[in-house]
Amino acid sequence: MAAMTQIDTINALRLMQSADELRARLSGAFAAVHGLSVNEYFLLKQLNHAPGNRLPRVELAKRMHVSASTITRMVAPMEKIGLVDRETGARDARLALVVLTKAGAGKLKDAEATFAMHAGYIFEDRWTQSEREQFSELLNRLVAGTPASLT
Amino acid sequence: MAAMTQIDTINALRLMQSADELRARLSGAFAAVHGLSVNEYFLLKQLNHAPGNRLPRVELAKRMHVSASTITRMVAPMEKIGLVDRETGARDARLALVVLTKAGAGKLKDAEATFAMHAGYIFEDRWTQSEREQFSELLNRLVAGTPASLT
DNA sequence: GCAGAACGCTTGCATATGCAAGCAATACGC
DNA sequence: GCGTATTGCTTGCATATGCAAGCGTTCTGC
Repeated sequence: MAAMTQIDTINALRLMQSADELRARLSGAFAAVHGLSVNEYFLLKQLNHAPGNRLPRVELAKRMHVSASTITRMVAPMEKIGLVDRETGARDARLALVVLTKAGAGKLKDAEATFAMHAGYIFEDRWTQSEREQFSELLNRLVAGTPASLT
Repeated sequence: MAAMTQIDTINALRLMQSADELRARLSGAFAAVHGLSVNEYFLLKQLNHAPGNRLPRVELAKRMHVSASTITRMVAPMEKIGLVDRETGARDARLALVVLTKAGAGKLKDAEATFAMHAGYIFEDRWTQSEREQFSELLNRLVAGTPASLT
């Protein structure tokens, strides 16, 4: 048990450090190439993954681990440049759905290519194909079932 | 090759989402129990891991993937409450070393327990011991050799 | 049905962070 | 050695984000 705690601690550390490094790389690339922040990319991706390409703000907040006010403020400029639209909930007038537009889907597609490229850089020459699959399976158990999961 | 890019993309996504979730959990726990932010915890941990328990600000910035000004502003209150000290570089007067104090080391030790606890929660009942070791080995190849690595 | 609780969204304020400019110290080219 | 470039740190300004309060809508207990 003590041994498991020890390795869990190391794994959690390495997990966070790897993610931090990847985020730092992506941050620069997205800003330069697409004028997007990493969080804006994830927001578009959540919408694209959702049924009907739309989600209430509160649901976006939960999935992205940010506050509702952050969503309000992130969405405003994205709406202004046409990446998303606003739509009032049909059954519940409290809901202000964020809807992915054609333009937003196009921007997302471009950004996916950048993401894939940098993901490739990170893992390149470090793992075999079989190890990549092991890693995928292990991580899947951490994120599967959560509403935030994009895969 | 296309298949490898595909799985790399999925792995990068899951990596970032797992880390985000862990960070969100830790953020609340550290704030409530120790009055620390996650980044302050990592700063203390970097100092503790460094030879002589001290590092120049610029080195902390690189390892933590933040700007130098962020380090300046993070360190100020930590110095005020005695977690760290300031020391001018002996051979290079430009350097303003951040030094871990006894109090800082004590606080870090408390925080490590909280970290370990939540790391345990995250992985609990999801992976076998052997899978934990595989995961550790795979992640190690991502972070090993980087100055930021704490393990 | 109605009153109060709960929910979804927005906004004011406080904090956190990056970038660029500025300052002091060191390194480099000659 | 000297002048210039580089480096390390700090600070002003702009942006990003969380929390709490406020407002409108829906749900719940009765």
